[in-house]
Amino acid sequence: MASRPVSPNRRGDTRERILESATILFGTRGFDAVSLDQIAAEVGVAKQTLLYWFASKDDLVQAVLANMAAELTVVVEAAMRAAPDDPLDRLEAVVHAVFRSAVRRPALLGLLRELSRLPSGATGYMTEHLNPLVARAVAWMQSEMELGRLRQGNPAIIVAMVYATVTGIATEPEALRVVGWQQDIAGLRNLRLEMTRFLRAALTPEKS
Amino acid sequence: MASRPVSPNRRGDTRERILESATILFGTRGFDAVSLDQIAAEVGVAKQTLLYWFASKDDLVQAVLANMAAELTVVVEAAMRAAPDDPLDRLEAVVHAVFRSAVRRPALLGLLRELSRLPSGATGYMTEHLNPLVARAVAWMQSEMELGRLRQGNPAIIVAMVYATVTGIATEPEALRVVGWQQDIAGLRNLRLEMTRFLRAALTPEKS
DNA sequence: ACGGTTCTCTACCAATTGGTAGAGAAATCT
DNA sequence: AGATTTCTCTACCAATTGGTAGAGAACCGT
Repeated sequence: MASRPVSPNRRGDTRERILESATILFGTRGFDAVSLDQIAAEVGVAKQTLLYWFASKDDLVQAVLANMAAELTVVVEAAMRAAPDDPLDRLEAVVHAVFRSAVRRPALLGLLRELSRLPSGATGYMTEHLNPLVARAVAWMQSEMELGRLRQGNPAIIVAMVYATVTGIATEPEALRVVGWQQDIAGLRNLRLEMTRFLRAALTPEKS
Repeated sequence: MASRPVSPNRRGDTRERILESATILFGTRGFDAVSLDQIAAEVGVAKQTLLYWFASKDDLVQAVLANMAAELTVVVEAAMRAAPDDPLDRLEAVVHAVFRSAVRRPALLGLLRELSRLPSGATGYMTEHLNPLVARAVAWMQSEMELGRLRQGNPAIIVAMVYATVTGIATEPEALRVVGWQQDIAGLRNLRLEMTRFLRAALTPEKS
């Protein structure tokens, strides 16, 4: 259609639009399934423009991942800071924040799951990026367990389990539709409440 | 290397070997990321042999999915039948069985997650295949909730949540490695125990 | 021994893949 | 105004994609 932009784009605008489209496409369909041509078409730009901003597809993938890691870190840390002291309330606040982000941009958590399909080199880079966040989460959970404010258990595995639950629910609307869930505002609210109760029950300390 | 089999394959053998390799490759890397050539090379056969047994790549994908659905159904139903009456014990037995299957063939649950990347036509076929299993799980959970033997909640969403937790943990060793988990026999056992405790805590009825 | 079926092969095809070469606008600097 | 940098384009490339055509082994019942 409008193969030629009426007015030239401002500085940096194109790069961000490419990143945004690539994030969505990669996150929903997977890295290998999305071609540069598709991304270029989506952005409304020639393929070479992509390759001007990112030296190769791998470069683009890396940039998208770094972007996602940064965004996720900001969301989690902001929610963590603003949350109340009680660990269950705090966890709920963080899950709520992540969940809201995921609803707004489903591709975010989808990208995270794509990591396991990447050649190990790239994952190494990413884990390095996300490690601080993860390490802090594990340490926090461990200390709360020691205080008896969370159910006892292996904090690392439990962090992974919470992650798996939230990510799985947020990235697999198919699975939810199979059980008859409706993807509307009421359904989303219901889902969030149910997930919160599920995690609360899973992590509430056992009465001794 | 051994480009020509020493002795001709017996009837049906090739087809199964193709299915097996395709299951593993599709499940671990995704449908779009795996080419027919790769599968053929893995099986040790020419590409046309694949296309003799399966009319097209889509056909192969469908066959792999149907195979997986059948296998999963057998595992779940066998575990369900052999399990004790108490719902938490029963859930543990099913999760245990699925988990063991998933450890043996990580691609199984990976395939399930791949469904969300498929054009909606194929997913429709699959949900139809898996629907009986899912519907029974939801109905069972609902009746147990009404008996007060499971924590109250939306049974459909909770089934999805249990699924998300188990699938996420089983298909994302990366996530576990990030939190410092070791993938050995002791680690696996630990993981299974921790997951069981997590789900038990999440589903135990609240003392009223 | 023979004709047909089953099974796998080599050889090829058009379309798509990630990527290169290089030209031409627009904006910015001097 | 002229030069340079920034940005996007068209045109092309070798490699890989899913898929077709058709030949040739091995087995079958007769």
